Amino acid sequence: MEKYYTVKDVSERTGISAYTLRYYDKEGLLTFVKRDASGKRLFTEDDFQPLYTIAVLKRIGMPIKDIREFIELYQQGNSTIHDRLRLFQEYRKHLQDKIDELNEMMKIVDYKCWYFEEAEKRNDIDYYLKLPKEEVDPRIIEFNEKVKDFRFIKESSPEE
Amino acid sequence: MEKYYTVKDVSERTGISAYTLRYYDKEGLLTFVKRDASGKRLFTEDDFQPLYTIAVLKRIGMPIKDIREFIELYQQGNSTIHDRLRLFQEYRKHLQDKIDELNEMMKIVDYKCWYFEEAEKRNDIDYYLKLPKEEVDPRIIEFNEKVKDFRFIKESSPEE
DNA sequence: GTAAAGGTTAGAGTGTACTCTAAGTCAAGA
DNA sequence: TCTTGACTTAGAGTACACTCTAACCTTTAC
Repeated sequence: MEKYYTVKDVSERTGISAYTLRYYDKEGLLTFVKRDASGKRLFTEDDFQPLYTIAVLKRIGMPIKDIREFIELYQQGNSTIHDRLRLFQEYRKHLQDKIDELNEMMKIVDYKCWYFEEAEKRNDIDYYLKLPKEEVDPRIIEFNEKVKDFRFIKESSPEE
Repeated sequence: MEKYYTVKDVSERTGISAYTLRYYDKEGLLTFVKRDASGKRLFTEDDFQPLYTIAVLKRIGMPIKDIREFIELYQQGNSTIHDRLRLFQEYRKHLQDKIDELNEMMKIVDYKCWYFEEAEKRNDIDYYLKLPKEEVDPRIIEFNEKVKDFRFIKESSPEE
């Protein structure tokens, strides 16, 4: 006698709205969910595992169509272990790229914070323009060089 | 005699499409851009600085309405240095949260890769279920515990 | 003078991921 | 029996950030 969960139960436990769960089902992400005679969804304890995986994949920015692909492999069992491993390895790379990118952004934001602190002290946003070249902080010169080369910011796509 | 750049020039230099530049203008992000008598946009060398800032802010996931707010402060000059500093500090925090979150995701993906490697070796996705409890790797037990608690994955919003 | 190559605008269309509404089904309690 | 409430579906609506079209204007080259 297995315990079943309704859409609402699952929604409450996972924080994913009932609307969103049905939408995921419509999109082919919840093909593993059983139904009763009247068509009502019956989630089991085991279903939380793939739901958790969906949540993880969403969180790392994977689009629904890619998640569906993953779930299809999941449905096929042991024969697809290798493919699923490969998919996770691929997404590990995506994730690492994203982390690297955000760390790059952090450097810029850190610079901006520092620069605005300096500007605030002098109450002049362009204070460095009034300094002799030798007295301008090299960070400012370096950043202004970067601004000229937009490739610095545009090279990898924002979301993939 | 200042050198001017057209939308196309700016598009080529920045990698932002001409469509997108006009869209940004429509959304009030390019209020600093001059026009000639016939209404043609005239970008100057100085305009690349705020364009770069827009690119940075976009990259860290700032929505257009927040970027507009920032650009408005930029337009107002020295009097808004403090507000702009505060905005950057706020976004530094957002960015750090995002990096922390992705690092958490990375841990999960690392675990998944490891688990699928183990499963592949044994050609059985549920191999651990057939082991005596003492022989199951503690990482598996720990992860399965986490899966039960979706708060682990849902607590911070995915994009803000 | 006119054609081509750029610019301009308003506004429609796209893609993604929800988010909600409307209409209907079904089971349980008063 | 009837009402309540939770489920179902198809499909409409929303938000965001583009992306493109259509109609029109300007400048330059022949």
